[in-house]
Amino acid sequence: MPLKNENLTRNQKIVLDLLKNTKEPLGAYTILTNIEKKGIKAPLQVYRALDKLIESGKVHKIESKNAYIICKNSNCNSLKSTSFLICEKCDSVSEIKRNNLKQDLSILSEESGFNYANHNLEIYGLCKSCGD
Amino acid sequence: MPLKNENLTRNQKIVLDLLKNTKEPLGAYTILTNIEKKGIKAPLQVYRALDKLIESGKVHKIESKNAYIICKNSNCNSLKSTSFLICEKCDSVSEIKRNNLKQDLSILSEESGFNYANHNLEIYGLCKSCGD
DNA sequence: ATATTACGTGTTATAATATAACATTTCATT
DNA sequence: AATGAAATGTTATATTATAACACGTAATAT
Repeated sequence: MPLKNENLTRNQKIVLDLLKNTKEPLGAYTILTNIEKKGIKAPLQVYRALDKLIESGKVHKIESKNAYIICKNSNCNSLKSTSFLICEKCDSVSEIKRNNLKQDLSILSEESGFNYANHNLEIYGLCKSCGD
Repeated sequence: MPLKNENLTRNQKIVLDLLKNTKEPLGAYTILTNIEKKGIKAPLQVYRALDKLIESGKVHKIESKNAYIICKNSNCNSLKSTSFLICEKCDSVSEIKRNNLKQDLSILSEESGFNYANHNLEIYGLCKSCGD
């Protein structure tokens, strides 16, 4: 049951607001540094807010970077799954939106007798701007 | 230039031997604990061995678990890319071997004007044994 | 053969990422 | 107002990973 924005708590809003205004993924301690002026003092406050935002699909974690980014898909169909294109040159990240990706990966899994639940896909390369 | 086994150094062999005999992915500090009796005393010795083993494709890192596992594909075509099926029940991990996966992901990337280089794919679910 | 170069090692310290534990506060709902 | 569920504030600590530097070893190029 994805939360609506109105249901966000103070700390969650602060963290989400910061991520809204940032293109690159941010580490938890970078987030902390950037919101200390708003009264957030401890890492745990950041991690707790991130946990909730991730649960509700508003934020995703990029595992290979230990960094967090806002979800731009208004109706992100995958709360637990993530699919990213990560530019190795400019560090920009975009989400793959193709909605049959989960299905494709599910089929791929079945080929090995594996029952798909969710996934993390992190593709590295050059984005449109950097790849020219 | 993938190293042959004969070229491995003492510490690399010790780490690789441990991973050879382990089904589940192991964290660096778990590895350390298990090879202290062989004279390895510091985390850095483990991380340095892992770095080299990863470079040569003998070991992969599972990013979402901060854990390391041996590569069973004798001719692992992807040194920098990884594709795993991870069982949420028994923690077993198997590599996806389908050799056109890189190509499929490359095509998928191109759809967004993104120039594919490599990827991490971590699929969670239930393995054959656990899924029944 | 020996000076050089490159790489691996051992060691200590520290950085970066993340969670445990517990007392307190907020806030919606009885 | 009383209750209960969840968020907060705070301190401490766990977990994962790297920096820095001195030393050793082995291949090789002059």
